Amino acid sequence: MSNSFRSIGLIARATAVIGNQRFQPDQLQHNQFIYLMRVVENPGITQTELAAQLHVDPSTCLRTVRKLITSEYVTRTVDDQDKKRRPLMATQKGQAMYPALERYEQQIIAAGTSGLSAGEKALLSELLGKVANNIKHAKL
Amino acid sequence: MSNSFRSIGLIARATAVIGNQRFQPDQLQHNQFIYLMRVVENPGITQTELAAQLHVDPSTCLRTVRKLITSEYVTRTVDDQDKKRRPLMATQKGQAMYPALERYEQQIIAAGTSGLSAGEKALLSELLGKVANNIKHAKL
DNA sequence: CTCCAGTAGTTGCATTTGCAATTAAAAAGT
DNA sequence: ACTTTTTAATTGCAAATGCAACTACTGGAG
Repeated sequence: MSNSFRSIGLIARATAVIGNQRFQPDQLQHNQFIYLMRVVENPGITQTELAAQLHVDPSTCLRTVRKLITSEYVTRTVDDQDKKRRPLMATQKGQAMYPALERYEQQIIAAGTSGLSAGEKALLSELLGKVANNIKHAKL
Repeated sequence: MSNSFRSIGLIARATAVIGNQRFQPDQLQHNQFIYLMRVVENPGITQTELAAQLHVDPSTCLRTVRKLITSEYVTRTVDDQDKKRRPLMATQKGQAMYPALERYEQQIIAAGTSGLSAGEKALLSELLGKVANNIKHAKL
């Protein structure tokens, strides 16, 4: 039990390295692929929502999104009802990238859960979801 | 299932933020507390081993250790058999810090696994250990 | 209508990080 | 014994990150 969060830390760091290497030729570095996936899946998401979803600093999120915009994977739109908001949309290029991102994610999942039964995989997913929720709202 | 690694990423980032805030008054920032824990637990560990254990870049590890040395939590020793190696040891100050680090870890675990049964906690730990091992040795 | 508080987005600055290259020592090969 | 390769540690450089502060907009209160 005492090693769960250590495993989590290691897994996160290791998968980040793998993902960044994988997508570097596509000009997606430093976890940009993670952001792009979220924008494709959540059309119209704002930066504040994205930062909260990923639990990253808003300024980091802004700069990463800015890079995705520069690389033409993402565009900012205007919310006519609220000039403050800048909903993010994936471009055609961004959407075309998504299947490769999805495949990568599946590969990571397959490699990481190799040797686990289907029941264990489902249970792991469920328990991690609970932990994520707990940690997201933790009062310490 | 498809959300396991996303949960892992979020948990890792969120706990890092919490830990860094917690230990900032002790001059332990940017995950330094994680490194210190490992050095206390593994007297004589080398930087290369530490970097591998944590799956961080060797230069990042070196610089973080350097900071722990400056803060007098860690010292470098000499390996008389191999001049290349610089085994790391926790100082008295570092060892005195360890109980607080442990308590923090227990608090995070308690908060994160709140609502899980004892069996689920044990299972989560076991499964995450397997995933960590898989990912650490992944060939993609 | 004006003012204030809250929210979304953004910037400045110092520090950290990761990749690639380098240095030093040990191990392996000839 | 000497040379080459491997391993551990380290450095240089460019880019990313996080905290704190700031700007702009919206909604609510007076």
